[in-house]
Amino acid sequence: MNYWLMKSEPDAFSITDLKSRPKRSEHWDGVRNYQARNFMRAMKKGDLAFFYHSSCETPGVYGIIEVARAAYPDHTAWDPENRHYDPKSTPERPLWFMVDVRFKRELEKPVTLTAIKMQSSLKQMRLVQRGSRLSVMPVTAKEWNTILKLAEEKFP
DNA sequence: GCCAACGTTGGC
DNA sequence: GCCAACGTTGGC
Repeated sequence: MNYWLMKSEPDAFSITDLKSRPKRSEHWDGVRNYQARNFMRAMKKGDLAFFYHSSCETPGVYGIIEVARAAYPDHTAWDPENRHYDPKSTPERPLWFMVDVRFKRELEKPVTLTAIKMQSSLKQMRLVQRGSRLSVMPVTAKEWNTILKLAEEKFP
């Protein structure tokens, strides 16, 4: 089992949005970065991921989601009306992929980016590496546990 | 809104 | 293959 972190702008799609979906699941479309795509293709059903809210007032980890379906072609790339349309991708030769994710739980207390940066044992986290902008990235088991522990602490 | 950092594009 | 120009991400 592997751990991941997936970013989304909560104005567009938040953990609460996912929670309120009919089956509490949704496809994670729109990834148009090769490295992020490759990470998604490495995901296995049952893997867990942090749901990270980006480009918002308080960026951070807000919840936990599960990979419900392994990577398959992202059909939004074929739709000229879609914001993430990419004519290089076709049904015959899909270039972009997505996974399905399912809501697991919200963190009672989100682990903010600030808190992550303050934690010296998380210095190596990809999320806080200089210039790291990937929307999908792996998380080590140690990092995963550290963040979960931070979420349970009463005071930051 | 600003800007650093990075990825992509396209001319040569 | 090089690299300048441009676009995007995302924190602040």
